[in-house]
Amino acid sequence: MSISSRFSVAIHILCLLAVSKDKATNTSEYIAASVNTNPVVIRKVMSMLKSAGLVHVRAGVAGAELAKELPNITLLDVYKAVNVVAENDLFNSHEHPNPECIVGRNIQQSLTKQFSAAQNAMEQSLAGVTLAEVVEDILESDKMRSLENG
Amino acid sequence: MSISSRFSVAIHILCLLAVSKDKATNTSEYIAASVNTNPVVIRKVMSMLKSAGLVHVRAGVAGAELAKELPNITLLDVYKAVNVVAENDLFNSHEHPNPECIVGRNIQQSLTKQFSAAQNAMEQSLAGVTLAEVVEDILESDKMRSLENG
DNA sequence: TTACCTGTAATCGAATATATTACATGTAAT
DNA sequence: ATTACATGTAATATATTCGATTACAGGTAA
Repeated sequence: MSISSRFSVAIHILCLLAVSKDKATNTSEYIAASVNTNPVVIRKVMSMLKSAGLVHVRAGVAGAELAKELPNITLLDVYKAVNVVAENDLFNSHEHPNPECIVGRNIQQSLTKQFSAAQNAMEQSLAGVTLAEVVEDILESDKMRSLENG
Repeated sequence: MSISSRFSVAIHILCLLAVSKDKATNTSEYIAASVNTNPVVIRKVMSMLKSAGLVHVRAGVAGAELAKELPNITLLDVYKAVNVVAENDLFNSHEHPNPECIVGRNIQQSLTKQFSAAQNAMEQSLAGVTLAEVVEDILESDKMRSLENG
């Protein structure tokens, strides 16, 4: 299976907070309408983003806002905030291979090493992208769209 | 969720074929005992490895053997053979964001780009490792184990 | 023909993801 | 203080997926 869409939802939320700057209108319901999901899903993700120090939200008061500047938030920050993949857990190894077999009793060590390296490569790719770039992409993409449609 | 253990099982199988060279003993039942799973799981994975040209197996005849030399099989080859992650499908994006919203109608394009880059980074990491290295790790690891236990 | 293997479809139970309901709690304005 | 409305969160429902398993068809060699 693939990595939970909670990650893409979180990115969406943060981009929306950056673009739609009127704090009070950014309620979970408003954001849910943009993402196309249930407001509770938004609140849950928002809660994780808050714990990670990426947004400011207060119980009872409408809206949320970014806690950092866009260039200072990487996709890796968001990924870790929403906890979609635990450490060394992108790849699932089969459990309890046979210790009577030379392969069985030694393979996990090697697999762990290689899987960890691969997961790290993926995460470092995310670390190289900031939300500023994603928002730029979005604005640029919309500009193109406008031109195409006259 | 994480990537199916079918991948680690496939690596286990191939290493076992390399180490246990008596072809006739490498039945699905024997391999299953080393991996600690059901023989049908082994046959299914073996079938995928066969389709990818990594092993030779024949219906009705006991055993299997490698179709290539260890240094010529990368972890990426195995990963693709067992089809654990489809192209551009490591990350799951939320579907149908609101086209009325500037973020909603443009974010998928950017997400696809970044997710694809991250997935590619992970896969290229796997491409840099061959089964020869994994088997070396296993043999080396077992040697250490022997020394420790006198 | 027998014994034993691989190939594969079908099914089961456990685990997980997302959506949703329900409600407790917090805040600000009147 | 009360009202209106927001967030916080537990609990549940439904759909999907994974690995294990059963059952059986088909192949091969002695």
